Amino acid sequence: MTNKDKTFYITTPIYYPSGKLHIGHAYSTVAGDVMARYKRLRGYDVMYLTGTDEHGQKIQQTAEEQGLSPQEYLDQIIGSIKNLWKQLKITNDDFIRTTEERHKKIVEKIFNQLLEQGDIYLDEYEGWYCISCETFFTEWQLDEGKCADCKGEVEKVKEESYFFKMSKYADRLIQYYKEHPEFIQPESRRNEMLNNFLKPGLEDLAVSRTTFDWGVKVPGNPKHVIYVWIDALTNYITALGYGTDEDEKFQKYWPADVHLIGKEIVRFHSIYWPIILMALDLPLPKKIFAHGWILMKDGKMSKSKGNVVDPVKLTDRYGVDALRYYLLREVPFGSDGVFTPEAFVERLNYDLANDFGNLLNRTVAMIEKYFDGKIPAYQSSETAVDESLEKLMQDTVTNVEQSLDEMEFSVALSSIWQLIGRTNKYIDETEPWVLAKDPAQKERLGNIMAHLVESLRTIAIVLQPFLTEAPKEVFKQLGITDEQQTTWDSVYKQGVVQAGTLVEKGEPIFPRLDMEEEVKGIQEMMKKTTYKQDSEQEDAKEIVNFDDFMKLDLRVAEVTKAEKMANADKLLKLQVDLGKQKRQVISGIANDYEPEQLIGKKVICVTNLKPVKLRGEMSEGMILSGEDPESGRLSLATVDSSLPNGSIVE
RNA sequence: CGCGGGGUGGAGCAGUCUGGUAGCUCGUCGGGCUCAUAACCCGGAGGUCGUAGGUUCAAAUCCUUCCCCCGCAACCA
Repeated sequence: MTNKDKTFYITTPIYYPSGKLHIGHAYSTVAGDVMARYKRLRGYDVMYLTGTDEHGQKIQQTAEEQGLSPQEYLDQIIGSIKNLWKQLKITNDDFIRTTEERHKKIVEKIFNQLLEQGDIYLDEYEGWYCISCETFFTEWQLDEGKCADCKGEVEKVKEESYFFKMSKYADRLIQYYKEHPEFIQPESRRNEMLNNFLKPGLEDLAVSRTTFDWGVKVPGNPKHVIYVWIDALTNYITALGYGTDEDEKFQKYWPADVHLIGKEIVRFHSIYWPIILMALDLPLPKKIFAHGWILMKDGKMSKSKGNVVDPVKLTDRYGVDALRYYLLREVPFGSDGVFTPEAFVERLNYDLANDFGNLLNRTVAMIEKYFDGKIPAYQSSETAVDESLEKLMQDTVTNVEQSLDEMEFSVALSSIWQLIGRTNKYIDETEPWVLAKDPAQKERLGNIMAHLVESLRTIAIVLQPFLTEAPKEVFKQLGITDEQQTTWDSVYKQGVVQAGTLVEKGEPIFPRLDMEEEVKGIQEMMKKTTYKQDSEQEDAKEIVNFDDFMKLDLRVAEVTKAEKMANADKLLKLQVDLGKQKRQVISGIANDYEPEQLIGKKVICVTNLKPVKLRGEMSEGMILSGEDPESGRLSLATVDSSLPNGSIVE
């Protein structure tokens, strides 16, 4: 089965460590790990790569806020990331950091090469800037020489930048898409790219920045930093030693078999990256697979909503297998899924504890009770029931193989659980406890036990890519010590466990949990994560002195008119009465207030803010409101008792 | 007409590409069993497959209309 030429190179995105990693990062990495483990079991020479993208403005800022140098900040947070992967039993073969010498050196080299061959050129980012909208426009985006949004005046600005000639390769890329329909998965992503970006035509890509300096400097022009596109994407080849004298790994593993990514970075991986590779005259990766997001019940994870799930805490309490199982079982890979504490605990109880764990437990218990712990002899196809179980074992293996080859993790798992269910049913159908009362049936009873062992062995083997602890525990309790009996290849043969092998009953591998208690616990966990981060961040707001505060001119204002704005979902156009004068204020509260209900309301207005244009309308002030951290719902600040319009607020 | 995803028994989902008895998990009702982690097994009830039309011998599935939800984008002075 093994073949020296069979290699498999799989990558995760390199993560951006400007904050702690959450369950979404864990999702990508666990999925990659399952694939990597599976391919290893199938005899492939696997290279599984993950890492971190450590440059850029945000890192620089975060480090500064914490009073650290970027490198100091990074070194500490990278430790926690590596620990997370260790805890989740991720079997990555390498971990690349873009601040490493091996990476930076080659990034420079690649940049140079592209520059020399004319794919990258230095130019000026010439565009038009609308001050009130704070937006750049290219020539053609302008609306008759005016800002496309507010129709206001724009000014010409120039900024120096290096550009990559994307357009030069666009046709080749479209062609490649056509010739390789499997290139981007799921297919809807491929269409998205084609319709939104490739068909309208690619613009040249700005690949350097002068606005920050934490990054790889452009060789010979240190004012410029190489921007994320070339810096980050190339990790997939720099980690293999591309461009060095020691590029055996590159020779061996490139092109990658799969780049596993989240759906938010499809564009970079399916357009920019292939084009960079084309320019370097390198083969393109075989497949780019974009999975969905793990969402929370109330939408995307966010600190302010109090719904951030920390994979470390979850694993600490429930074990690696529980989290790995949940992530891949609950959601079809490629779609978005929802994390709820209820579903998590249910999966644990029903699938892992009741069905799987209990199956092992009852099997071992019976062998101890009826056969003094010695596994009896196996004989195939003694009855029709045996036969149907035997067949399902084989079918399950085939199904799992097919599903995993398509990266349909949830399908693979549900197929395994079908076998678990069938095996539980087999026990009911054969009624071992009845046979046990009749000494004449001893042999039949033995064969049933042997079938149970065989089924559990099969289950444990095919679960190995997914679960890291449970399969070992199954083998241990079944007394299987011969590693030949736990390999993937051994699963095609049945009855390989020698008669007489001693089982060893242990603790239940997945103890049943108290639903209510655990759900509460997880919710608590999520809140705590939030609380900590909030206090860190909110307290970090700078202290202002009294004089600064007094610079604000806050007044009581009465809303006299309110209407929705035509081309903006969130904005309301308000007329407010400030006593001596009236003003127009644009306010982003349309989601939470109907125009009618505002009329006559006394609100607090900042009157000496610099006026700006929003969506084409002047706004001469700001209405104060508070935001609910849970729902994001806004609530206006009003005055308690009636005050004349224009009263000063302090 | 900015882009995309989705609407299938009470809940959550699969099935849609490649039309042909509507499936899974949970819940619910009833039954069985005692080897086991109050677990396991069986059966029942419960569905106009968002809406309206079309193609077809046949539509959850293909085509068109409309309605509703959810992301992204824009916007938040």
